Amino acid sequence: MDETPVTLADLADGNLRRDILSGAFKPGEKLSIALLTNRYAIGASPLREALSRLSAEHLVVLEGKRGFTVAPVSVAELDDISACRRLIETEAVSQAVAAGDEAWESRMVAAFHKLDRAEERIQQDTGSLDEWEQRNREFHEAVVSACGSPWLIRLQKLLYAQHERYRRVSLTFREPDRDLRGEHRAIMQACLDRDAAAAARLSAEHIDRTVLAVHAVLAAGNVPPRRTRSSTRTASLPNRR
Amino acid sequence: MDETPVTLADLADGNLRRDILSGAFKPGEKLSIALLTNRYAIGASPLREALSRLSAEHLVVLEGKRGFTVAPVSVAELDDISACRRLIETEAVSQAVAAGDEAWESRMVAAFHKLDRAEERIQQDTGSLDEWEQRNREFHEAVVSACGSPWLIRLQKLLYAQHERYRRVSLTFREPDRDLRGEHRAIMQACLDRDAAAAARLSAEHIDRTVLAVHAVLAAGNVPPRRTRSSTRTASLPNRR
DNA sequence: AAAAACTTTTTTATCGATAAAAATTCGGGT
DNA sequence: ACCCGAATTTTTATCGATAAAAAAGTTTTT
Repeated sequence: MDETPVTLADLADGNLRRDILSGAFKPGEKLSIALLTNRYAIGASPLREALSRLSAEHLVVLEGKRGFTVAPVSVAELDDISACRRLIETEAVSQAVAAGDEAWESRMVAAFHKLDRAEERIQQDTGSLDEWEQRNREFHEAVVSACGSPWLIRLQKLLYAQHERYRRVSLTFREPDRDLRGEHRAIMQACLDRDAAAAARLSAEHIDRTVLAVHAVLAAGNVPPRRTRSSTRTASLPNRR
Repeated sequence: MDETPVTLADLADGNLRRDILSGAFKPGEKLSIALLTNRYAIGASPLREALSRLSAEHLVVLEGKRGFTVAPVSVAELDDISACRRLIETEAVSQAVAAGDEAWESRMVAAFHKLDRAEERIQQDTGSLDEWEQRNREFHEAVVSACGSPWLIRLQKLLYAQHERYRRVSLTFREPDRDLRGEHRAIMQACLDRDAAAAARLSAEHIDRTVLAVHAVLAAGNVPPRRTRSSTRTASLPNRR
């Protein structure tokens, strides 16, 4: 019934989003239209449109007559985003627990299962990180999906994306001493038990643990260069052609 | 020295934002590129870019190959937005009270004064509503400005804009039995007294009162006759196909 | 007269070209 | 050698044109 007309700008949006979140484009990096056009084989107009959307989501920044750049990262902003995500997501989880029906439960269980399998494969070094990231996102979206508030969901997605970027910028490896599977399972279980307080608390702790891990990596010297006026040397490798 | 290069897309953004928030463009109304180009005397490309940004903020919606429309309104979404704004703004106010310095206090006092004067003029029927709206926005932004969290501020702006649109769509007249000046003064006073709990509570109540008022208007029949701006189609009905 | 199929009109999405602005290079003067 | 400023290159922002899709209108068929 409902067609899905996909436009070139949508494609560009998807590509850019993926490459920014995955860290293929580094924070602060210049996003030159000319380069992007032959990287994606998409014209300048759709690209500009996609970049405009992303700039409203603060994944890229658009400066006056100076073009687009990937939004910079900083420890301070990591803390800021994390605090906001905690605020939004604990509220959303609580409401979801209160309002969720059976369909929600099964969505959650299904998403958890797929994520759990990906975790498994990662631990055996036979899985892709991209896949894990996608399923992790889907799990967290499933959990809050029953909160009944489109805006909470929208904000959750927004902040999750920002958070994911930080995670992937710094976490190319896995932390060995962390039981992610257990954390996810616990969140789901609290939801199934309809224990809103526990679900919210576990979610908050889950976020906090991630923040600590990323924090450690960021603080340990490997801080990407902060954007300053015109000092944006392309220290990264767009690696095209 | 930071220059401020203003681009045509920025101009279009500003114009569109103003006209959507003020209700000159009605919810659900089609935003045809051709019409907009000679309304603002701005080319199609900058317009498209501005509309893309606004669609990321959910002030306009972009459907597949069907063009842009002003985002629709509904009572359900009003409640949703209001709840989110309450969540964000109470948190931001609390943090601002905890972290605000003297400069913050004076920003707030100054903004309150300007708003209060506008209130005064409105009550005497010698003031413009646009001016009042701007100063109201500036006051609320001043209150949260010291919260120390750029993302909380960003979210506050986002939700405030949505809320403003609802207010202006339905509130062409003033509610006589409401002491807005007193409410604003009370919020500011609680902030100056460094009473975070009271400031948060008063802000929440402030939002809730607004919601009730808008709710009443929205529920009692549809959108009241706004200023004549080539009202093309039915504005408030969720029209499909 | 209603439905279906075709045609015309309108409008969107996109491209290619271009003017303007910023970054870069280059060259003389101190 | 170094700094300042003019000329050059690069890149951005924008326009005008165009192909394609949707909407509106028209005709034909039942």
